[in-house]
Amino acid sequence: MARPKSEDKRDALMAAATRVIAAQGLSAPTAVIAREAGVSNGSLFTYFETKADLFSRLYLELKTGMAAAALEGLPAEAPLREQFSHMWSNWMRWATSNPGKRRALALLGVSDDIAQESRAASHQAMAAIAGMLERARSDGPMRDTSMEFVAALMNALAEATMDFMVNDPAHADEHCRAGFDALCRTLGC
Amino acid sequence: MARPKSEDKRDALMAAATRVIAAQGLSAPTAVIAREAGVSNGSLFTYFETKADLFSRLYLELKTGMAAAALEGLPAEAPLREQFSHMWSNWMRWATSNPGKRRALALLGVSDDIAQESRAASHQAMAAIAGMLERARSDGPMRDTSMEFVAALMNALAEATMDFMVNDPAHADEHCRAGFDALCRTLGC
Amino acid sequence: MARPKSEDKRDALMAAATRVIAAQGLSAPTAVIAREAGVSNGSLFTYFETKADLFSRLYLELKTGMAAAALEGLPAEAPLREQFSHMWSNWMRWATSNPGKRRALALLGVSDDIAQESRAASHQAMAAIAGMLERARSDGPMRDTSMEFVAALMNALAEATMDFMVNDPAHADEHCRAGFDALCRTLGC
Amino acid sequence: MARPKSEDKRDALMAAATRVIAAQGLSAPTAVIAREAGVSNGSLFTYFETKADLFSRLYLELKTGMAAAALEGLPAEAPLREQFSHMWSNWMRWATSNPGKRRALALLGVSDDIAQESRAASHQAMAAIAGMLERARSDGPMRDTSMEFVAALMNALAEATMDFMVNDPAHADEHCRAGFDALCRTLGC
DNA sequence: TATGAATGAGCCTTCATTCAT
DNA sequence: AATGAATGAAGGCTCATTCAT
Repeated sequence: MARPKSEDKRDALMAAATRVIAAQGLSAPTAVIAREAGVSNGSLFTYFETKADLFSRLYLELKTGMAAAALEGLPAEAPLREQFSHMWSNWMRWATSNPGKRRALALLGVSDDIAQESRAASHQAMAAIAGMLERARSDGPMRDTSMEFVAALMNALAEATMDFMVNDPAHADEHCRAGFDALCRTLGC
Repeated sequence: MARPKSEDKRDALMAAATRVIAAQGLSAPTAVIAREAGVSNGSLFTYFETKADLFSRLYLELKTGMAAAALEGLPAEAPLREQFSHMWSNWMRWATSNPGKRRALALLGVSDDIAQESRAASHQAMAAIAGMLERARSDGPMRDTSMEFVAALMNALAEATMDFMVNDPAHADEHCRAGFDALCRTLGC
Repeated sequence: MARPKSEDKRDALMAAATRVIAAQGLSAPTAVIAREAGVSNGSLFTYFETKADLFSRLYLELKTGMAAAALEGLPAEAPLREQFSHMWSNWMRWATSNPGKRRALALLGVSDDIAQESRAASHQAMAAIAGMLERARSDGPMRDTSMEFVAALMNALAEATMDFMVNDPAHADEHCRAGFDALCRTLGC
Repeated sequence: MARPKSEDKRDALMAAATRVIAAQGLSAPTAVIAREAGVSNGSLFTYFETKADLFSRLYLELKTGMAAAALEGLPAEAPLREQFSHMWSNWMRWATSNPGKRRALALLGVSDDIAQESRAASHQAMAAIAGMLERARSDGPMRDTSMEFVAALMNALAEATMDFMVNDPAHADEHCRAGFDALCRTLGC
């Protein structure tokens, strides 16, 4: 029944793509990604139809992984602010522990050839976080502002905070806290 | 001692690059930029040594222009909060009036081949704004946080706000105000 | 001593190759031919050593089939001209009923990778027709011209006639007759 | 005013393509054609937009050249049969003197990517020959058959004759005459 | 200085064939 | 024998940059 498509190889390609994109940007040759994954260049195309397909799926996987990391061990019974704090810590830890994934994700996010499908699915991956945010928003100074906009503001603050944590690791904790405080002031929580 | 190269053509190339980058991304061929500028492809390289050089200088020019727009007509004697509000309005107006410049600037900002020099100079262009911010920061809840970080947070909020103003022009004013309010809450002004 | 490989699959591959070549030309991928035959791409190579081998054998089979169709029900006792007429009708009917086979055969005929062996054998398949032709030639105005050349002329007229019958089916019968008359005038029969 | 596009190079590419196609078929790499023309592979694409474009133009040029050769020095005042004989001789001489062009033309003729435009123009190139043929047809046994079909028959006979002249040069003259006689019998001239 | 042709490295993708299962 | 994943050599075309005019 022939060799089945190897989940390992697929994962290796995804991981290689993450590393290579982080290092070389979106113009990274598929051949380099394949080599980095220990696979022939032709094989890349048995796992992904096109380079854009690989990128779309990678985008979704990275985003999903990020969201999952942020939600890990969330204290569901605790007060909202504490939940937020926990999520924020997780999120920032993921970013600092996975700078390559973060950089790749940022580049992929502005790429033209991420399938609309993947973008949509990535929003779903963030749904739980959005839920928490919604509870905070509806009760504070942004109650008249659309959820999407509030989510975008949170994202923006998070990204800026990550940048500083990564680039100035000595003060990572301070930046993490300062970013969170800014978020709370923004939301009024 | 007139300079030998035509200032006009240089400007045309810059403007063309802005438009083409906004439309096609950073991988836009130099030949297309040249054609859009009404100039031969070869000539592009008498005005800019390399594609990266063109991009670096364009980045700086766009950033400088943006900063200038934000500061235009600033009421130097008014209270800080009013100055901030004025600056924010200018800034957002620039973004909505020049979506192409904004998009090009965003793409250039994440490009690998912007010269360090240009990045540094672009910070200088923002110095006046940073000054205003500094006055607000040193007096509020972020007084123990580094200026750079605070600036990054402001930038992040501004970018997110611009996105929503551009993509949802019907509610541009609301988004503009909501973004500003968020910033003030963040800064405590 | 049954042969291990399935005759059915071999035939399916031949038939699929005919269809695919007719539709896509000689550069049709072996994978497409295999899929069209309902067989895995790897299996194609257990039935045919190489793509060229498949094409060579297909060429011979198509040519043989064409010759057999032309000779079907030949009235062996009738006068030569009548036999010719019968053969010509058969031949033209085969062509119009099997346009795919004809197109594939034409493409294969000009291909570089038909084995010399297959070309030779295909002449044998045409031997009976050549025999009829020889009887006509040796008695008419082309008696001093080589058989091969006369055969080539007949073929040329036949192909041209088929083209018109296929492309202008409304006048197929007229074209068929006109082609035959031209042949007779050429041969003097 | 920059180096102008060189007519020489264009011609060299056409000639190289003719040779390479004759030798390797339509799948000849553009890189080989360029090298054979003494030009970089990139340059090929400044003279021809795509490989198909090169092929289309080459097809037309070869066909036009062939027609011109056939009509060279035609005795306009002589009787029709003599004109035909002259044209036939010219045509056959062109074929035997330019076997590469002939082979390339034959391959291009069955290619999928000859522009419809080129095919149409090639018919125009043959118009004068078609005119002669028309005069013969309307007066003989094929008067009730369409011009297109008669032209196709003539072509078919000519191609078959050329094949034999090229492959059996020792008897080229005999084949040439026999082919012409066959044509005359077909047309009744 | 302006032009645009010339160059050739580089990239994505395809495909015949092989081989592990 | 059957399957289909694995391989890697090609190939058409693009593009930043150079250079002849």
